[in-house]
Amino acid sequence: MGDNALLLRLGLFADLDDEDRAELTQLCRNVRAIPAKRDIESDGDRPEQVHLITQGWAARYKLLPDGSRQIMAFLIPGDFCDLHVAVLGRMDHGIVALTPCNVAFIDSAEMDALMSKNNRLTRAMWWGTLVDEAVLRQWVVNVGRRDAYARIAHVLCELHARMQLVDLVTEDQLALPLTQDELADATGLTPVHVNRTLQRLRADNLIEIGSGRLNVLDIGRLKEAGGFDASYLHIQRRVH
Amino acid sequence: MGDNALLLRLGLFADLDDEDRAELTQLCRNVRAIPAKRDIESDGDRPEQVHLITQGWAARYKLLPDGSRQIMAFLIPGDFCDLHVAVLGRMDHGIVALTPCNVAFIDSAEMDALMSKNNRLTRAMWWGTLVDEAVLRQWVVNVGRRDAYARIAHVLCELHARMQLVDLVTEDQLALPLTQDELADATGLTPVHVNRTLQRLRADNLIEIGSGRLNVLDIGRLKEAGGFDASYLHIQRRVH
DNA sequence: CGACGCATTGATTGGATTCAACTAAGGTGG
DNA sequence: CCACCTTAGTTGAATCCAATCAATGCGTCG
Repeated sequence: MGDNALLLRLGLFADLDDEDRAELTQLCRNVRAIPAKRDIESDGDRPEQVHLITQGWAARYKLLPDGSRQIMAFLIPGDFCDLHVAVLGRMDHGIVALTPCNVAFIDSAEMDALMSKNNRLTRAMWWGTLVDEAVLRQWVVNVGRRDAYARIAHVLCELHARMQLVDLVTEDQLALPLTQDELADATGLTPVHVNRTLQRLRADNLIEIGSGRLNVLDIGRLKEAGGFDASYLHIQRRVH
Repeated sequence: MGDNALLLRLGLFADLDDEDRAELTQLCRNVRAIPAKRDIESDGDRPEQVHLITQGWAARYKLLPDGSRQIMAFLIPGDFCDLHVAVLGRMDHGIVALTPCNVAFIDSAEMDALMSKNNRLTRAMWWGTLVDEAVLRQWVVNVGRRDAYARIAHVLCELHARMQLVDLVTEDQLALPLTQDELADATGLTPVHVNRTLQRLRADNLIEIGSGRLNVLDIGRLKEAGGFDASYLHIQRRVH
């Protein structure tokens, strides 16, 4: 597996040649293991390096004064944590490992050098962050206008689709190492209500979920329940 | 006023020289008037041009199957509608003029040319879209974890801060041409509840609001009420 | 003047939260 | 190997914030 996920993901947008692949592989040579529950980056940090998830799950989050937490994105293999930080300078949110993770540490200078010499990869990486932004817009819709049932269905559809893109779904089954607390923080609900809502989704034979796995029994009806339309993920190939 | 707003906004991030300013002014020479309630871009469009608000207010929005609407961003003078569309190809949401607007239409080719020859402006424009993304993350927090009172206070703080950046605030007063319906669609509430909540904000002497204007009576307490911290707007100058 | 958009108010309903207890599973150490 | 502890998941009852339904006020514009 390793950094394949990045190649898979960027390959969805651009036709990468062997040289591109070699450069990306070279870029990700410095990988560190991060234990679960550890911050990969904390709110306010001024990181000197760009971080990329190569294995495991992480989450962007923000803590509120009252102690509650809002998760704003789930990060899976192939996702950058902070491609933007070279421009913005400081993190305005935290990123925490939800499972033990492998994270590639990439020197900003090396990233800058790559970006100024390889236009195709630059565009492909910007495509990635622009898709992240599109996902974020969907999350606003999700927490703003959908009820608990549709909200959870939508998140599960998104994760199913994104995991599929990096080849981590087999027969509509995937590893889903999220606790109900984490799902609650992502959907703006309470853990108790997430629990009851998951039970309804199970009772309606849309999913099997538990012990770190998700089995989507009827992806069509799950999408319908969540009002999910994958087009916002922009997965058509555009650069050749 | 004209396209000053763009110069003001990008000038917050980068020290622009006269040539930069001239190029931006040249870029925005083609301005069209858009009447209120008209889509500037519709969901699914494949625009050939980049659009920039030079006057008036607009909103990014998404319609749901049940007819409800979620607004995901307010656009004010100096904001790009779709800097990303050259990469993503198609709009995954709509943009509607909330007031009569002046919109600069910029040929994608011209934008590409500028971006490949002027690094400082390129970084400044990416900074703009990355800040938009940071704002979006705050909106997820807003609708996900804040109650109606804090939610509306936060949105008003954001608009106050952003309008200040483009010099459209005088003594904590600004034009705020939003209906309560539009505020409701932005905050994930109902118009009725927005109305009652605005009355509480008025009764607490935090704001005066009505007839298209907002007067912030106590910005400190309003920020406190909304849990607002402006650092996510990344307004420190970084490029020289 | 009548019609329309927008703001306001009241009464009622309901989805989700809160608080609390309890079960199940997994890991650790004596 | 079992006692103990922790973490995650489940269930129930009461409460509450916001939604819903409905009506009214009010200013503006054709």
